[in-house]
Amino acid sequence: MSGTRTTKKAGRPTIKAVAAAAGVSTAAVSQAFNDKGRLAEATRQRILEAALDLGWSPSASATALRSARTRTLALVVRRPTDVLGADPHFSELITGIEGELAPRGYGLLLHLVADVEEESALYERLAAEKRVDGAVLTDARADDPRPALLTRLGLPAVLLGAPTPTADVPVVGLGNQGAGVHEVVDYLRELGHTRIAYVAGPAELQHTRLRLAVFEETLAAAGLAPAAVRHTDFSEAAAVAATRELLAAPERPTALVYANDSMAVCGIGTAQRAGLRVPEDLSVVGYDNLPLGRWLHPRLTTVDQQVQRVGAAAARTLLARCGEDLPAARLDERPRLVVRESTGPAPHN
Amino acid sequence: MSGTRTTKKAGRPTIKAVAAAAGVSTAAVSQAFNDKGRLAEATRQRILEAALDLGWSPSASATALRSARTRTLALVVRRPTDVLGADPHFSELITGIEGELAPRGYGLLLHLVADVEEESALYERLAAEKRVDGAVLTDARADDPRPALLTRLGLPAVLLGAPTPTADVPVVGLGNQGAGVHEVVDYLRELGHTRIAYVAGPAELQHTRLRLAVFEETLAAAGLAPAAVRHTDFSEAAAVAATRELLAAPERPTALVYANDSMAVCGIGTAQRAGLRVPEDLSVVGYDNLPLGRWLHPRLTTVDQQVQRVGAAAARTLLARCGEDLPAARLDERPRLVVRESTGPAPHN
DNA sequence: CCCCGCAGGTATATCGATTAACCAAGCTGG
DNA sequence: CCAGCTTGGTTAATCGATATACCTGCGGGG
Repeated sequence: MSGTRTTKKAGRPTIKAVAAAAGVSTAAVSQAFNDKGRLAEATRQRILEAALDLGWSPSASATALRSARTRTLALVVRRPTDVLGADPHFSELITGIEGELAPRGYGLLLHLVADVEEESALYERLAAEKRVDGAVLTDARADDPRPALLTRLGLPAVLLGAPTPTADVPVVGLGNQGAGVHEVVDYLRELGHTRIAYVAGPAELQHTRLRLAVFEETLAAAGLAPAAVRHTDFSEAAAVAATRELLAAPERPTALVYANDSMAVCGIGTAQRAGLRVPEDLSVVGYDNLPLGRWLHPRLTTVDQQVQRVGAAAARTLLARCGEDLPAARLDERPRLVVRESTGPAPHN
Repeated sequence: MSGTRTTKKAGRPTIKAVAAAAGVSTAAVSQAFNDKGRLAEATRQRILEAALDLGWSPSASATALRSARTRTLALVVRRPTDVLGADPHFSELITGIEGELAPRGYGLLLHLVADVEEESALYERLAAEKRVDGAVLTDARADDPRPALLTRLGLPAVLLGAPTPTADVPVVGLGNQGAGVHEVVDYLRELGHTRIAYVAGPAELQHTRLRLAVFEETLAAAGLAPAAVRHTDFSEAAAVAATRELLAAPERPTALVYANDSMAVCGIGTAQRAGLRVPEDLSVVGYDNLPLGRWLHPRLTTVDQQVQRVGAAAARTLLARCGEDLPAARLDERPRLVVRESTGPAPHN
């Protein structure tokens, strides 16, 4: 019974296997991997080699248990019935985030939820189970309950949106979205447009309010008023309905500004279907600069807000809050207007 | 020093806190949560209540360490330079997967990689660190190295693609993609088209070959040959270039079939830009049924392969392989043709 | 010559949950 | 009247990695 117990377990190697292979204790292996303690250089090398050819890396769960850090961040995406607004935006965002996480060995835990209640319940669970070190909050709302919730849960977070007084959590990027809208309005004015309408997102979203305010202010500064404003839920149906209404008005707008590219595409289709030429009879502007916009006919004029960069900045900020030390990201780029073919001089009445 | 040590730790409650609150041992708490052991009903209730108002859930890392199961699956997305093909497809897929994971308390770890080497290295790391219980492999390739790799790593996996002889891992869905292409060709034939061209994806992708084969066979069965076939990397640029070439041919095709909707949209734009009317002069068919296709002008005729359902089926299969017991998903739906406005009778020469 | 200090490690408790083994009453049947 | 079963729990070992405290030679200064 006390014989040689070389019984190989089925699973992957553990720190013990590496220690045995290198002829040291498990503590030494740990020290070799974390550059702590005092090990002779030769020993360290021997250990690293042993680990390498056993294909060993420290178990994530064991390390997480011991250190109370999971090296995982959460991204929760609210996915409404209709995906029109959210999708491409999130792909870009995720790309930006992942670009910062991957090189540091962090993972991104992605969840989809239907509504805010579900989202809150999810954060409660993630915090209780200690499944993640932090979370990226998207789509800042007016009176957003999430920062307070996450603070109460003790879960580090960043919020994508414009800075507000009640900064429970750091806010990243999207700060000067107004700038994009401002440029759009100025550009349309230069083209001679005076009847400009805005197809906005849901009123409860922070950026909706922000951009709308800038839209109205910029027009006001030019002595104009919006031809009309329609709120939507970012759905295709709402975009089409809003467009139809706007085009049916007695004093038809000559330019339509949309809160995102997807809706703008719907808008162009709707206008064309109604027999209008874009941009000869109607100018259309989107927001987001989706790749697709470049290949439509006409190509979509839009605002590039570089979501990917915002995602990267958010990730860095969050990582910093999670104890990683890295140079803080400055996000100085402003959204910029991308003029293409869907906009042109205002038609002569 | 031996006084009352009621020192509350800063962090979230542990199983000890719950045990203390309920006046039992930690073992009892565990049993109450897992319906094991033999506890009096009253005790069980008392424990659950205590846990509830302390807001306690078992720590994911501790449970993972003990049980060697993380309740997390990996999805690795290869994101080439240009996102045209991949994006919306993956959003749908993720939605389908998440729909199965969420109710079972599983999480989805999302990673983006640049190429196959990076992808393989990532699987090695995920396996070594025991960070996930399994992985969903997308974009089956000819001679795909990943199934063998994952098998070697002992990581359960499912592959999205068509069944092949070397089934190292189970294969889910997308099996009868050919069916969609078959319908497309038949439909175009009925409209009188005889010069039909195909804009395919990268040749190394399994579904590219599969669909292309069906395309050619179906045409052959009707006594026809493809007007032309172009391979692309799913990028916008390649789609546009391929379209231009095809339209410049001496015997111009009257119908263009694309391997995905994004390319089809580029195709329509390119054709219109070349002065062709869609569908009067040229019929265009996509593949995927993206939401956007419905709102273009003209609305895109396409093939709906219900990626979301495939994602759900993949998740169920993978969960089953990870030890969850759930009824196996039957995936009986075939891709179906969605006829809209981008296709019409062949023009008279 | 003896003790100090340091280089180079090792032994062990710990993170939080689970579980196999065990134990104390209470009851029953022979 | 007590062996033996059942009920309702508890104790302690364990998962894998890490950190603290500790140990063991060996060289050198006093």
